Amino acid sequence: MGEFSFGRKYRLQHRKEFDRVFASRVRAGDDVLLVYGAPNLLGHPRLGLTVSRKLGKATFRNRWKRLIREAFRLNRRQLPQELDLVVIPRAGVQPQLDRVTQSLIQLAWQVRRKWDRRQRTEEKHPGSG
RNA sequence: UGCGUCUGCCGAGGAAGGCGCAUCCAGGCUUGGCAGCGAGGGUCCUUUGCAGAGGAAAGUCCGGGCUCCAGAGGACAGGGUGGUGGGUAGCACCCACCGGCCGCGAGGCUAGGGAAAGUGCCACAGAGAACAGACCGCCGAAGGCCUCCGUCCCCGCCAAGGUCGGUGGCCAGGCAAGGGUGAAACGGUGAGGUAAGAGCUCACCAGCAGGCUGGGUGACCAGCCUGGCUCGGCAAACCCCACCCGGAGCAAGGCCAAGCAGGGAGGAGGUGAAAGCCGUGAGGCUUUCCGCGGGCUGGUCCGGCCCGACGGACUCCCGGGUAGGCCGCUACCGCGCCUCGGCGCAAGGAGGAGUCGGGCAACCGGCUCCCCAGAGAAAUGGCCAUCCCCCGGUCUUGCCUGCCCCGGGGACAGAACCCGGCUUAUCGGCUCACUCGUUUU
RNA sequence: CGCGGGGUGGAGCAGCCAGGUAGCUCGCGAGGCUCAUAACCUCGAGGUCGCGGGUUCAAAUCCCGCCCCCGCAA
Repeated sequence: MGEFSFGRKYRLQHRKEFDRVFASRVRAGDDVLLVYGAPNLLGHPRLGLTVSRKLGKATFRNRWKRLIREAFRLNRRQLPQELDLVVIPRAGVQPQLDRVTQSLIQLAWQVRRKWDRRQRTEEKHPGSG
């Protein structure tokens, strides 16, 4: 039953969790979304949202959040596991579910690959971390 | 039938299904590691049943509740409101009425007290702008000068001079009716009057002030009499008058857990009174009162409170810790029962629905029924499939209507302590009353 | 969520409280000076005073309502 669920364990809820993801400086973006990411040890991804007031009024911002959550919920199995994501929508774009889904999956995997490369270079040069 | 004015109201696409969110309750698991505690939190599974955004939730423009500021008291300052009467917990809101302005009209707008308490301002233009003024203009009677004519005096006649009368010009001077300026120029019409004129005088009208009568709770309205003839506008300028207002705000405020480290600077004294104790004594000490001084009271003062010599009330500066949770928070509370955690009853509120009564209305009162989001990186959205509603297109045809099919659309907008209003944004529909015009009968 | 401050030529500001003329510096354009450029001198253009109402004869200014920008904190 839990394949499409979106309980609290799949969300970032505290400032410390957000700060950890932003502090890693690992991100990927296209013209729809900007995604920050950092690996976790939980065995599943987690989602956090940052929607600026510059995007629009409250109803418009809520629509963005709901669509991004829906894209995350319906495609959780296709995302990299063990990754915390913070998703920021771009200004001036009309939110659409298929575009958000496509961007989210692509950008999450880009973040995942950047972390893999960083891990390999740290294994080759263990003193530079 | 067209152009308009206006009253009241409804919905916020609907129905049902799935995924998912999410509130309450019960149980299990867990809390970076180790041992213990667990304010509380997180998560999972199952079950139960019930709720789950708005008319503006918005802007934060007013008014309250609630909480804290020392128990919030008086005066001043400051701020707000501004026709009258009513409604209300209260308001800058609502209703009714009055006055003014606009509109042919139905109607609309209206911060609408006081300018004969005081101060100030009224640019430019214009002659003159506040108890004003004389540019053009009108007059120039009485007064002065000049020109010309007539008359009379002097005289034989003329001239000159003088007297009286007249024509014309200039001046002193008079006037404010007309022109022109301006947003605004000390009333309008007519007659008398005069050198020309003028409320200078009179009649009527308009306006002002005072008084009386009648109507209305009142703002005010109607009528009559008297007066002086005139006395501008701006108080959303200061101000005066009447009424109202202490300040901050749920990030208020209370509590729990965890954690830390403090340091520096400034900072006020009388020997006045009483009592007690010590001392042979000069005197010393303690308490209380008085006086003085310092400080706090989030504008000031009074009032109130705290403190006053090796210890300090209070103020300022530097530095350190926390950024978690609970209550407030939405039905607690009260009463009863009991296994002390719940259950039942009842209550609650400027609450909603219905109904009856009062009132022109806003609104009020009685009765019956209902219990209505409580999240906390923030929930109702989104997606999938079906039907109905709205708009456009297409298909047989010149037009209309209906069906099928295709396409598109359903606005403004998201609770964050809670109410009452206002303002602003915005989709669709229903409805009451009425004006002006056109056509027909 | 609550509370403050501001919007004036291209840029940064004055003027607003006590209403009648929108001003200053830099920049821009033309001319002069110079062999030339800069500097300097002279002249000039450029402003719906955020928007809409109201008060007033008259509003950047006073009053009301909206829009936008910036700041503060338990």
